[in-house]
Amino acid sequence: MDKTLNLFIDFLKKQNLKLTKQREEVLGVFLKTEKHLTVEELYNIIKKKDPHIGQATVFRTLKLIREAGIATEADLGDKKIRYEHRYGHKHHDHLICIKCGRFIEVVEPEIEKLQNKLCRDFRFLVERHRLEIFGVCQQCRRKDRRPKKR
Amino acid sequence: MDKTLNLFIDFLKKQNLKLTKQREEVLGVFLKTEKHLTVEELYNIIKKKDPHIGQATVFRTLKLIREAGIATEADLGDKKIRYEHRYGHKHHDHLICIKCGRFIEVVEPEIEKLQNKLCRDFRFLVERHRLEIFGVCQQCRRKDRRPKKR
DNA sequence: GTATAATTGATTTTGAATTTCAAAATCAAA
DNA sequence: TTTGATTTTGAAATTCAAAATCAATTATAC
Repeated sequence: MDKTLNLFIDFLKKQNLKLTKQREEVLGVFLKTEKHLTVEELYNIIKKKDPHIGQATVFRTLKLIREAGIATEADLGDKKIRYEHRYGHKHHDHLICIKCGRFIEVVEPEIEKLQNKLCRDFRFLVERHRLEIFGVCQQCRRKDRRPKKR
Repeated sequence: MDKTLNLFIDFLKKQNLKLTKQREEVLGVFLKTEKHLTVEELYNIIKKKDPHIGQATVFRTLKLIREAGIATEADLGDKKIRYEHRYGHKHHDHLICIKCGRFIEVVEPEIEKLQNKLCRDFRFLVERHRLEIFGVCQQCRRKDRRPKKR
Protein backbone atom coordinates (compact mmCIF):
# COMPACT_ATOMS: atom_id res chain seq x y z
CA MET A 1 0.00 0.00 0.00
CA ASP A 2 2.61 2.55 1.06
CA LYS A 3 4.83 1.26 -1.68
CA THR A 4 2.07 1.89 -4.17
CA LEU A 5 1.42 5.31 -2.69
CA ASN A 6 5.07 6.19 -3.14
CA LEU A 7 4.89 4.99 -6.70
CA PHE A 8 1.99 7.34 -7.22
CA ILE A 9 3.77 10.25 -5.56
CA ASP A 10 6.81 9.70 -7.76
CA PHE A 11 4.60 9.65 -10.82
CA LEU A 12 2.87 12.86 -9.81
CA LYS A 13 6.17 14.60 -9.18
CA LYS A 14 7.45 13.61 -12.57
CA GLN A 15 4.38 15.21 -14.11
CA ASN A 16 4.60 18.30 -11.91
CA LEU A 17 1.39 17.33 -10.20
CA LYS A 18 0.63 17.48 -6.54
CA LEU A 19 -0.51 14.90 -4.07
CA THR A 20 -3.73 16.24 -2.62
CA LYS A 21 -5.86 14.67 0.05
CA GLN A 22 -8.50 13.85 -2.57
CA ARG A 23 -6.01 12.03 -4.74
CA GLU A 24 -4.67 10.18 -1.76
CA GLU A 25 -8.14 9.19 -0.70
CA VAL A 26 -9.18 8.00 -4.16
CA LEU A 27 -6.06 5.88 -4.39
CA GLY A 28 -6.52 4.52 -0.87
CA VAL A 29 -10.12 3.43 -1.34
CA PHE A 30 -9.39 2.11 -4.80
CA LEU A 31 -6.59 -0.12 -3.55
CA LYS A 32 -8.66 -1.38 -0.67
CA THR A 33 -11.57 -2.40 -2.87
CA GLU A 34 -11.10 -5.79 -4.44
CA LYS A 35 -13.34 -5.25 -7.40
CA HIS A 36 -13.22 -4.17 -10.99
CA LEU A 37 -14.67 -0.74 -10.46
CA THR A 38 -16.25 1.76 -12.77
CA VAL A 39 -15.71 5.45 -12.05
CA GLU A 40 -19.23 5.70 -10.76
CA GLU A 41 -18.92 2.76 -8.41
CA LEU A 42 -15.76 4.11 -6.88
CA TYR A 43 -17.31 7.54 -6.62
CA ASN A 44 -20.27 6.13 -4.70
CA ILE A 45 -17.99 4.34 -2.26
CA ILE A 46 -15.83 7.37 -1.60
CA LYS A 47 -18.81 9.70 -1.35
CA LYS A 48 -19.86 7.90 1.80
CA LYS A 49 -16.62 8.83 3.53
CA ASP A 50 -16.29 12.27 2.02
CA PRO A 51 -19.56 13.62 0.65
CA HIS A 52 -17.84 16.66 -0.81
CA ILE A 53 -15.75 14.83 -3.33
CA GLY A 54 -16.73 15.26 -6.97
CA GLN A 55 -17.18 12.64 -9.64
CA ALA A 56 -14.79 14.53 -11.89
CA THR A 57 -12.03 14.21 -9.31
CA VAL A 58 -12.52 10.47 -9.07
CA PHE A 59 -12.57 10.26 -12.84
CA ARG A 60 -9.39 12.26 -13.21
CA THR A 61 -7.56 10.54 -10.42
CA LEU A 62 -8.42 7.10 -11.72
CA LYS A 63 -6.94 8.16 -15.02
CA LEU A 64 -3.76 9.28 -13.30
CA ILE A 65 -3.61 6.02 -11.40
CA ARG A 66 -3.77 4.15 -14.66
CA GLU A 67 -1.12 6.34 -16.22
CA ALA A 68 1.07 5.68 -13.21
CA GLY A 69 0.83 1.98 -14.02
CA ILE A 70 -0.97 1.14 -10.79
CA ALA A 71 -4.20 0.10 -12.49
CA THR A 72 -5.31 -1.34 -15.77
CA GLU A 73 -8.54 -1.06 -17.64
CA ALA A 74 -10.66 -4.17 -17.82
CA ASP A 75 -13.56 -4.85 -20.11
CA LEU A 76 -16.07 -7.23 -18.62
CA GLY A 77 -18.50 -7.09 -21.48
CA ASP A 78 -20.74 -4.23 -20.43
CA LYS A 79 -19.82 -0.97 -22.04
CA LYS A 80 -18.34 0.63 -18.96
CA ILE A 81 -14.66 1.12 -18.39
CA ARG A 82 -13.57 -0.79 -15.33
CA TYR A 83 -10.35 -0.33 -13.45
CA GLU A 84 -8.54 -3.01 -11.55
CA HIS A 85 -5.52 -2.34 -9.39
CA ARG A 86 -2.40 -4.41 -9.21
CA TYR A 87 -1.82 -4.10 -5.51
CA GLY A 88 -1.57 -7.73 -4.39
CA HIS A 89 -2.37 -8.97 -7.89
CA LYS A 90 0.00 -10.09 -10.58
CA HIS A 91 -0.85 -9.66 -14.20
CA HIS A 92 -3.63 -12.01 -15.23
CA ASP A 93 -6.19 -12.67 -17.92
CA HIS A 94 -9.94 -13.09 -17.55
CA LEU A 95 -12.42 -15.83 -18.21
CA ILE A 96 -15.75 -14.01 -18.35
CA CYS A 97 -19.08 -15.78 -18.09
CA ILE A 98 -21.64 -14.44 -20.54
CA LYS A 99 -24.49 -15.89 -18.49
CA CYS A 100 -23.81 -14.59 -15.00
CA GLY A 101 -21.06 -12.02 -15.48
CA ARG A 102 -18.77 -13.78 -13.08
CA PHE A 103 -15.14 -13.75 -14.04
CA ILE A 104 -12.12 -15.80 -13.20
CA GLU A 105 -8.60 -14.43 -13.09
CA VAL A 106 -6.17 -16.78 -14.73
CA VAL A 107 -2.48 -16.88 -15.60
CA GLU A 108 -0.75 -19.14 -18.02
CA PRO A 109 2.93 -18.31 -18.21
CA GLU A 110 3.32 -20.24 -21.44
CA ILE A 111 0.78 -18.00 -23.15
CA GLU A 112 2.64 -14.94 -21.90
CA LYS A 113 5.89 -16.27 -23.26
CA LEU A 114 4.39 -16.99 -26.65
CA GLN A 115 2.87 -13.54 -26.79
CA ASN A 116 6.25 -11.97 -26.18
CA LYS A 117 7.83 -14.12 -28.82
CA LEU A 118 5.10 -13.13 -31.27
CA CYS A 119 5.79 -9.46 -30.62
CA ARG A 120 9.50 -9.87 -31.03
CA ASP A 121 8.88 -11.44 -34.42
CA PHE A 122 6.98 -8.34 -35.47
CA ARG A 123 9.52 -5.97 -33.91
CA PHE A 124 6.62 -4.77 -31.81
CA LEU A 125 7.40 -3.20 -28.44
CA VAL A 126 4.79 -4.46 -25.97
CA GLU A 127 3.39 -2.12 -23.42
CA ARG A 128 0.51 -4.18 -22.14
CA HIS A 129 -1.95 -6.73 -23.33
CA ARG A 130 -5.39 -7.94 -22.58
CA LEU A 131 -6.80 -11.39 -23.04
CA GLU A 132 -10.46 -11.96 -22.41
CA ILE A 133 -12.11 -15.28 -22.96
CA PHE A 134 -15.89 -15.17 -23.07
CA GLY A 135 -17.93 -18.28 -22.46
CA VAL A 136 -20.04 -20.12 -19.92
CA CYS A 137 -18.70 -20.92 -16.48
CA GLN A 138 -18.95 -24.27 -14.75
CA GLN A 139 -21.83 -23.21 -12.50
CA CYS A 140 -23.95 -21.90 -15.34
CA ARG A 141 -23.29 -25.00 -17.43
CA ARG A 142 -24.57 -27.14 -14.59
CA LYS A 143 -27.69 -25.03 -14.31
CA ASP A 144 -28.33 -25.37 -18.02
CA ARG A 145 -28.01 -29.10 -17.83
CA ARG A 146 -30.43 -29.43 -14.90
CA PRO A 147 -33.16 -26.89 -15.43
CA LYS A 148 -35.59 -26.16 -12.60
CA LYS A 149 -37.92 -29.03 -11.77
CA ARG A 150 -41.60 -28.33 -12.36
CA MET B 1 -20.22 -14.37 -49.75
CA ASP B 2 -23.31 -16.38 -50.70
CA LYS B 3 -22.36 -18.89 -48.06
CA THR B 4 -22.28 -16.14 -45.49
CA LEU B 5 -25.57 -14.76 -46.75
CA ASN B 6 -27.14 -18.16 -46.31
CA LEU B 7 -25.75 -18.34 -42.83
CA PHE B 8 -27.43 -15.04 -42.11
CA ILE B 9 -30.72 -16.14 -43.63
CA ASP B 10 -30.71 -19.29 -41.54
CA PHE B 11 -30.03 -17.26 -38.44
CA LEU B 12 -32.86 -14.87 -39.21
CA LYS B 13 -35.29 -17.73 -39.81
CA LYS B 14 -34.40 -19.30 -36.52
CA GLN B 15 -35.25 -16.03 -34.78
CA ASN B 16 -38.42 -15.49 -36.80
CA LEU B 17 -36.88 -12.50 -38.46
CA LYS B 18 -37.15 -11.53 -42.08
CA LEU B 19 -34.54 -10.93 -44.73
CA THR B 20 -35.19 -7.46 -46.09
CA LYS B 21 -33.38 -5.64 -48.83
CA GLN B 22 -31.87 -3.32 -46.22
CA ARG B 23 -30.49 -6.17 -44.19
CA GLU B 24 -29.12 -7.81 -47.30
CA GLU B 25 -27.49 -4.58 -48.36
CA VAL B 26 -25.93 -3.90 -44.97
CA LEU B 27 -24.47 -7.39 -44.90
CA GLY B 28 -23.24 -7.13 -48.48
CA VAL B 29 -21.41 -3.85 -48.02
CA PHE B 30 -20.09 -4.91 -44.65
CA LEU B 31 -18.53 -8.08 -46.07
CA LYS B 32 -17.04 -6.22 -48.99
CA THR B 33 -15.35 -3.63 -46.78
CA GLU B 34 -12.04 -4.81 -45.40
CA LYS B 35 -11.98 -2.60 -42.35
CA HIS B 36 -12.86 -2.61 -38.71
CA LEU B 37 -15.96 -0.50 -39.03
CA THR B 38 -17.98 1.49 -36.56
CA VAL B 39 -21.72 1.73 -37.07
CA GLU B 40 -21.31 5.27 -38.30
CA GLU B 41 -18.60 4.44 -40.80
CA LEU B 42 -20.63 1.66 -42.32
CA TYR B 43 -23.68 3.89 -42.37
CA ASN B 44 -21.80 6.54 -44.31
CA ILE B 45 -20.63 4.03 -46.89
CA ILE B 46 -24.08 2.55 -47.44
CA LYS B 47 -25.75 5.95 -47.53
CA LYS B 48 -23.93 6.70 -50.77
CA LYS B 49 -25.61 3.77 -52.47
CA ASP B 50 -28.96 4.10 -50.74
CA PRO B 51 -29.53 7.55 -49.25
CA HIS B 52 -32.79 6.46 -47.68
CA ILE B 53 -31.31 3.96 -45.29
CA GLY B 54 -31.36 4.91 -41.63
CA GLN B 55 -28.56 4.76 -39.13
CA ALA B 56 -30.76 2.75 -36.80
CA THR B 57 -31.14 0.04 -39.40
CA VAL B 58 -27.41 -0.25 -39.85
CA PHE B 59 -26.99 -0.32 -36.10
CA ARG B 60 -29.58 -3.06 -35.64
CA THR B 61 -28.40 -5.13 -38.58
CA LEU B 62 -24.80 -5.02 -37.47
CA LYS B 63 -25.95 -6.34 -34.14
CA LEU B 64 -27.79 -9.21 -35.84
CA ILE B 65 -24.73 -9.95 -37.94
CA ARG B 66 -22.70 -10.26 -34.80
CA GLU B 67 -25.30 -12.46 -33.14
CA ALA B 68 -25.26 -14.66 -36.23
CA GLY B 69 -21.56 -15.21 -35.64
CA ILE B 70 -20.56 -13.51 -38.87
CA ALA B 71 -18.78 -10.61 -37.19
CA THR B 72 -16.97 -9.93 -33.97
CA GLU B 73 -16.51 -6.77 -32.02
CA ALA B 74 -13.02 -5.35 -31.96
CA ASP B 75 -11.71 -2.74 -29.60
CA LEU B 76 -8.96 -0.70 -31.15
CA GLY B 77 -8.53 1.63 -28.22
CA ASP B 78 -11.00 4.37 -29.04
CA LYS B 79 -14.33 4.05 -27.33
CA LYS B 80 -16.34 3.06 -30.36
CA ILE B 81 -17.50 -0.44 -31.04
CA ARG B 82 -15.91 -1.73 -34.19
CA TYR B 83 -17.07 -4.72 -36.14
CA GLU B 84 -14.90 -6.95 -38.22
CA HIS B 85 -16.28 -9.70 -40.39
CA ARG B 86 -14.89 -13.18 -40.79
CA TYR B 87 -15.49 -13.55 -44.48
CA GLY B 88 -12.08 -14.49 -45.83
CA HIS B 89 -10.52 -14.05 -42.42
CA LYS B 90 -9.70 -16.70 -39.90
CA HIS B 91 -9.76 -15.92 -36.24
CA HIS B 92 -6.86 -13.70 -35.28
CA ASP B 93 -5.57 -11.46 -32.55
CA HIS B 94 -4.41 -7.87 -32.77
CA LEU B 95 -1.21 -6.00 -32.18
CA ILE B 96 -2.31 -2.40 -31.78
CA CYS B 97 0.10 0.52 -32.01
CA ILE B 98 -0.55 3.16 -29.36
CA LYS B 99 1.35 5.75 -31.39
CA CYS B 100 -0.22 5.54 -34.82
CA GLY B 101 -3.28 3.36 -34.29
CA ARG B 102 -2.17 0.90 -36.91
CA PHE B 103 -2.90 -2.71 -36.09
CA ILE B 104 -1.56 -6.03 -37.19
CA GLU B 105 -3.60 -9.20 -37.37
CA VAL B 106 -1.72 -12.14 -35.98
CA VAL B 107 -2.32 -15.80 -35.28
CA GLU B 108 -0.32 -18.07 -33.05
CA PRO B 109 -1.88 -21.54 -33.01
CA GLU B 110 0.07 -22.48 -29.90
CA ILE B 111 -1.52 -19.65 -27.96
CA GLU B 112 -4.95 -20.77 -29.12
CA LYS B 113 -4.24 -24.31 -27.99
CA LEU B 114 -3.08 -23.18 -24.58
CA GLN B 115 -6.15 -21.01 -24.19
CA ASN B 116 -8.39 -23.96 -24.87
CA LYS B 117 -6.50 -26.10 -22.41
CA LEU B 118 -6.80 -23.37 -19.79
CA CYS B 119 -10.55 -23.27 -20.28
CA ARG B 120 -10.90 -27.01 -20.08
CA ASP B 121 -9.09 -26.93 -16.75
CA PHE B 122 -11.68 -24.50 -15.45
CA ARG B 123 -14.60 -26.40 -17.03
CA PHE B 124 -15.24 -23.21 -18.89
CA LEU B 125 -17.09 -23.44 -22.21
CA VAL B 126 -15.43 -20.99 -24.61
CA GLU B 127 -17.55 -18.97 -26.94
CA ARG B 128 -15.01 -16.49 -28.19
CA HIS B 129 -11.96 -14.70 -27.02
CA ARG B 130 -10.12 -11.54 -27.66
CA LEU B 131 -6.43 -10.88 -27.35
CA GLU B 132 -5.17 -7.38 -27.84
CA ILE B 133 -1.56 -6.46 -27.42
CA PHE B 134 -0.88 -2.75 -27.14
CA GLY B 135 2.53 -1.35 -27.86
CA VAL B 136 4.63 0.47 -30.42
CA CYS B 137 4.97 -0.82 -33.95
CA GLN B 138 8.20 -1.15 -35.86
CA GLN B 139 7.65 1.98 -37.93
CA CYS B 140 6.95 4.17 -34.92
CA ARG B 141 9.94 2.80 -33.07
CA ARG B 142 12.14 3.76 -36.01
CA LYS B 143 10.72 7.26 -36.01
CA ASP B 144 11.38 7.60 -32.29
CA ARG B 145 14.96 6.56 -32.74
CA ARG B 146 15.62 9.00 -35.58
CA PRO B 147 13.80 12.19 -34.80
CA LYS B 148 13.47 14.88 -37.48
CA LYS B 149 16.74 16.48 -38.51
CA ARG B 150 17.02 20.18 -37.77
C1' DG C 1 -56.25 -10.10 -51.08
C1' DT C 2 -56.27 -9.65 -45.97
C1' DA C 3 -54.52 -10.05 -41.48
C1' DT C 4 -50.74 -9.92 -38.61
C1' DA C 5 -46.42 -9.49 -37.40
C1' DA C 6 -41.98 -7.51 -38.29
C1' DT C 7 -39.26 -3.70 -40.14
C1' DT C 8 -37.93 0.79 -41.11
C1' DG C 9 -36.00 5.34 -40.28
C1' DA C 10 -36.58 9.97 -38.34
C1' DT C 11 -36.27 11.30 -34.00
C1' DT C 12 -35.60 11.23 -29.14
C1' DT C 13 -33.64 9.49 -25.10
C1' DT C 14 -30.15 7.61 -22.41
C1' DG C 15 -25.96 7.33 -19.98
C1' DA C 16 -21.10 7.11 -19.46
C1' DA C 17 -17.16 9.84 -20.51
C1' DT C 18 -15.29 14.09 -20.65
C1' DT C 19 -14.94 19.12 -20.45
C1' DT C 20 -15.87 23.61 -18.53
C1' DC C 21 -15.13 27.19 -15.45
C1' DA C 22 -15.39 29.77 -11.28
C1' DA C 23 -14.00 29.09 -6.66
C1' DA C 24 -10.68 27.17 -3.57
C1' DA C 25 -6.27 25.42 -2.42
C1' DT C 26 -1.29 25.21 -2.88
C1' DC C 27 3.24 26.89 -2.74
C1' DA C 28 7.31 29.51 -3.75
C1' DA C 29 9.08 34.08 -3.61
C1' DA C 30 8.91 38.70 -1.85
C1' DT D 1 2.82 36.81 6.44
C1' DT D 2 1.13 38.38 1.91
C1' DT D 3 1.15 38.12 -2.73
C1' DG D 4 0.75 36.14 -7.19
C1' DA D 5 1.09 32.44 -10.27
C1' DT D 6 -0.42 27.94 -10.83
C1' DT D 7 -2.90 23.89 -9.95
C1' DT D 8 -6.84 21.49 -8.29
C1' DT D 9 -11.51 20.87 -7.28
C1' DG D 10 -16.43 19.86 -8.00
C1' DA D 11 -20.99 21.21 -9.71
C1' DA D 12 -22.76 21.49 -13.83
C1' DA D 13 -22.83 21.25 -18.74
C1' DT D 14 -21.52 19.03 -22.86
C1' DT D 15 -20.50 15.34 -25.91
C1' DC D 16 -21.53 11.53 -28.53
C1' DA D 17 -22.30 6.68 -29.42
C1' DA D 18 -25.71 3.42 -28.17
C1' DA D 19 -30.28 2.29 -27.58
C1' DA D 20 -35.25 3.12 -27.47
C1' DT D 21 -39.53 5.03 -29.45
C1' DC D 22 -43.15 5.08 -32.61
C1' DA D 23 -45.95 5.92 -36.65
C1' DA D 24 -45.66 4.52 -41.26
C1' DT D 25 -44.35 0.84 -44.25
C1' DT D 26 -43.46 -3.75 -45.78
C1' DA D 27 -43.08 -8.86 -45.81
C1' DT D 28 -45.17 -13.27 -45.09
C1' DA D 29 -48.57 -16.70 -43.92
C1' DC D 30 -53.18 -17.68 -44.39
